[in-house]
Amino acid sequence: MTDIAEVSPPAHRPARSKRGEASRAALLAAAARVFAVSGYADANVNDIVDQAGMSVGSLYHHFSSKADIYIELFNDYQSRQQHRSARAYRAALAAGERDAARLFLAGTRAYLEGAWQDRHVARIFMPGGGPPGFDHLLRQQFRTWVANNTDGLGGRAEELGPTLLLILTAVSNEAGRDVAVQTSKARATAFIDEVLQYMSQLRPLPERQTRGRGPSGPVEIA
Amino acid sequence: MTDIAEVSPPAHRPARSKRGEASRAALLAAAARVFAVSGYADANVNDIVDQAGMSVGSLYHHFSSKADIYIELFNDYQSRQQHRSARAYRAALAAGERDAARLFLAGTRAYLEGAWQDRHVARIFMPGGGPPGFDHLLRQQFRTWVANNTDGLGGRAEELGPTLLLILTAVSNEAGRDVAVQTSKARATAFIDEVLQYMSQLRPLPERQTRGRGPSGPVEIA
DNA sequence: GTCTATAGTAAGATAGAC
DNA sequence: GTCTATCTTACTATAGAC
Repeated sequence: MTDIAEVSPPAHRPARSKRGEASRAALLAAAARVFAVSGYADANVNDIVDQAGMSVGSLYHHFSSKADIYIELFNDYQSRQQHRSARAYRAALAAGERDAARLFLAGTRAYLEGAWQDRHVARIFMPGGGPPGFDHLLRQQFRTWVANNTDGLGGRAEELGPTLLLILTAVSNEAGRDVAVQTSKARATAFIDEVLQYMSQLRPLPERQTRGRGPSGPVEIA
Repeated sequence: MTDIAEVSPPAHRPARSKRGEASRAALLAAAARVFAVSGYADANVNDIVDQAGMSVGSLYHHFSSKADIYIELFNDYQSRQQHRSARAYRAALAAGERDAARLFLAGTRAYLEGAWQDRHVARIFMPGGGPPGFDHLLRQQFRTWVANNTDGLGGRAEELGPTLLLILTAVSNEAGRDVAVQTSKARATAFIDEVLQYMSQLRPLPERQTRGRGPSGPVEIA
């Protein structure tokens, strides 16, 4: 079983021929379909190459392993999500929004709406659905996303404290998962609104408070 | 690849000999060690039987598949966790606590402290670490746990609303994961305290509120 | 009923011709 | 770049001793 750690890094995109590029794309598309119906573990490479109308050898010419294809699909998706969030964050900033908590929510909304738009591919990456070690990678990526989404240039995320960061990450991640399996855009939107309202209830704890209720007045996230 | 759906149900514990029981226990213990270091997918049955000082055939006499062993370990752990939570819930009730939110938190605290006590085995069940389909099972089990922990007899969980239930589930699950990898009991306890405080910030939304901030006054969870 | 030794099978990965 | 044939690994199943 190929492990995530053994999968080649982002790869500085070696020059590829037109035909090669087309084959590669066909394989990725076929893999996305197969992973979607079977899940990673039960998907087999023969199904993928059959659907792509190609051969195993060709697949292993373009990718180093089954896990590699999966990671490639994930990186594409994650990259789109990062861009969507960052764009929304900058748009809110340009519109005059300065409240850090609301900026965060703007980015999160874009993320969750993106999960709906890309729901067919997003469903593939649900936790437990990837190769060994993938969940850890997903977790790290998500942490990075939350950090970026906390401040356009990253850096103020630490002010949230690691525990709140963890919680926001967990909620965003789980919500993204659930968005992708909603049955209509209306439902997805309503769900997203609700989740964002809950997230807005979460405020950093005052320093060294070890007992008792949270603060009664609003405190900004960052 | 054996799928979760194909794994035998809880099994009404057929009578077993002393020797058989010992073998079974040795295999389970060995499996726990192997799963802990390799993860489910990378663990192989030969490592398990080697560590148990037994043979493959013996393993398949006691268990129907590699997945079956994993599920068995999980059921043991989950069962202990359920009992710990329920006990804490009842203890708080007996102590006169009537606030549903604080009863929930009492059960959750017991769950998280249990995750610390059983951390070596708990680490095995982190999402992504199980057989295909396991994550879905874990999710369902967790939902059941939250529901049970919301009311000793189950039933009032629905009042929280599905979205808050989802969020509390996600946070409990992720927190349990993180508790199990803390490096000292002090850190684990501090982390648990902090998580519970954040959870206590979450309150059900007023009906049909689709915009704006959450309620300013405290509203009980159930 | 329990265990050892061995064979079967499925699927990811590779070699080398074209 | 692509393909066919082959290899390897590891889960699973079974025959037969005790």
